[in-house]
Amino acid sequence: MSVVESAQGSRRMTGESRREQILAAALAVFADGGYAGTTTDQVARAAGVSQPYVIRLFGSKQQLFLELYQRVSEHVIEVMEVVSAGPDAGAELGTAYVALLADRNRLRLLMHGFVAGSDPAIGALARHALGAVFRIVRDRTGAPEWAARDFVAHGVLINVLLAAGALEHAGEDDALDALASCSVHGRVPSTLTAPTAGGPSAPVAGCDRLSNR
Amino acid sequence: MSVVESAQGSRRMTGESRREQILAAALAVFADGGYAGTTTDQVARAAGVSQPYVIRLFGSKQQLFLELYQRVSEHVIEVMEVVSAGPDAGAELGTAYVALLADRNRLRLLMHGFVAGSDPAIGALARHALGAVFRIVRDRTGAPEWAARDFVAHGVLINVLLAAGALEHAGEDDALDALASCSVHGRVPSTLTAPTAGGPSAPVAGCDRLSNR
DNA sequence: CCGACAGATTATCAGCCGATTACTAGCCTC
DNA sequence: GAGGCTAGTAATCGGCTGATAATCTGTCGG
Repeated sequence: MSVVESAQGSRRMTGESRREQILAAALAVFADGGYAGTTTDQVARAAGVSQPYVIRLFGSKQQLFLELYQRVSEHVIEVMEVVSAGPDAGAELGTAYVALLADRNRLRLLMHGFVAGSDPAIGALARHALGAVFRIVRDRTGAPEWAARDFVAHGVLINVLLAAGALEHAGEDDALDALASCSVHGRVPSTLTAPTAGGPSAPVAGCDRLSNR
Repeated sequence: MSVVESAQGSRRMTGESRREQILAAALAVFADGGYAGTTTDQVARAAGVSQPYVIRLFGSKQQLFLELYQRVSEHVIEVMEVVSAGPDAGAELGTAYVALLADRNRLRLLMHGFVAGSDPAIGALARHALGAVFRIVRDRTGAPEWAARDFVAHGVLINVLLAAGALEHAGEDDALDALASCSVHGRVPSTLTAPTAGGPSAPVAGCDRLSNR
């Protein structure tokens, strides 16, 4: 569970690499739990440092979260931004999103930001990220807005399924399984589709459209 | 902000109606803030009662939230369930969802449950609700699963926009405005689309498909 | 009038959480 | 090898939060 392990035994590390380590640990714990539901001590333990040191390095819990959230959303935006406009842009954006699925925590953290819209600072970052993704999809594909919207909607649905734990809890609800299978079919690495046991992950017929038509 | 007002001045009320009052207040405060980000005292103040009484009536904060969440998700499911199967089912489900949009707090609360998938009790309820909605859409319309998925994805996107506050913060991000306008165009009462000031809520061209094709 | 029960509050607690302070210890330079 | 800077921790604190206990009060049957 700890992010430390393979790092330097335990001794002095440069402040910069500690920051990275703590941010990595924070991504994991904030991805479960969200902002309000996570303590700085959880972050510290996951990173293998003391709780006051987390505060020392980032100033406050909120600043830590905001820096993390900014990094994550920027990463997502950059991954999609490199796609060049053209007739294949839709497919390439789909591929880019699939690449993002390799690290579920990033997308789960994004979702936490979306529903934290009531918090001014977090909400502003989240809205910006959502808008940026839509703009990229719309501009790169040159498709009508409803098509870009459908692309984003599909991505958001997958994010929600990730956040809700639909994949981890496969086999508990037939309809949810069908929705999850239909949504992520062929888009998530197999290690993610069947994480615990080999559930009823049989692909559903008529459910394999890619990105936008 | 208080839910009391038009209720009995302040004096003794039947326990049952107090429960309803508290649940109504809890819906409002949990819709902002989510589960972890909301205190029982906030609920109590919004309901106009003392904090210990909230605990007394519901046992614990978690039980209060779970009862509220169950009610809300059941309401959503019931609203969609009454649609009868047939060729118009898609349009009627769209209308049913629009009716749900009249009370944003319910949908915002639902979203909080989705991202709280790490909490076992809340996550189970949320996953069940999501699965149930998909099943209803799929069975009532008789459409292929990808079409039902698209319907759910569209609804989820609108829920995310609501949760992120995209409508309240219209005018701050062009792309987000376009996405919101394109997604909720004609689906949200005008009082909701332009809540504060008359932002750039001009309808976007080519963006008015209803439900599923 | 009077018990008695249900509605509701005040007072209070134990635990947690974010943050501050003061301190220790490694590493680099001269 | 001393000075000093930076990495890091232990100790601690004030405030908040969920929950409990004790108490008060309105209302209703008899």
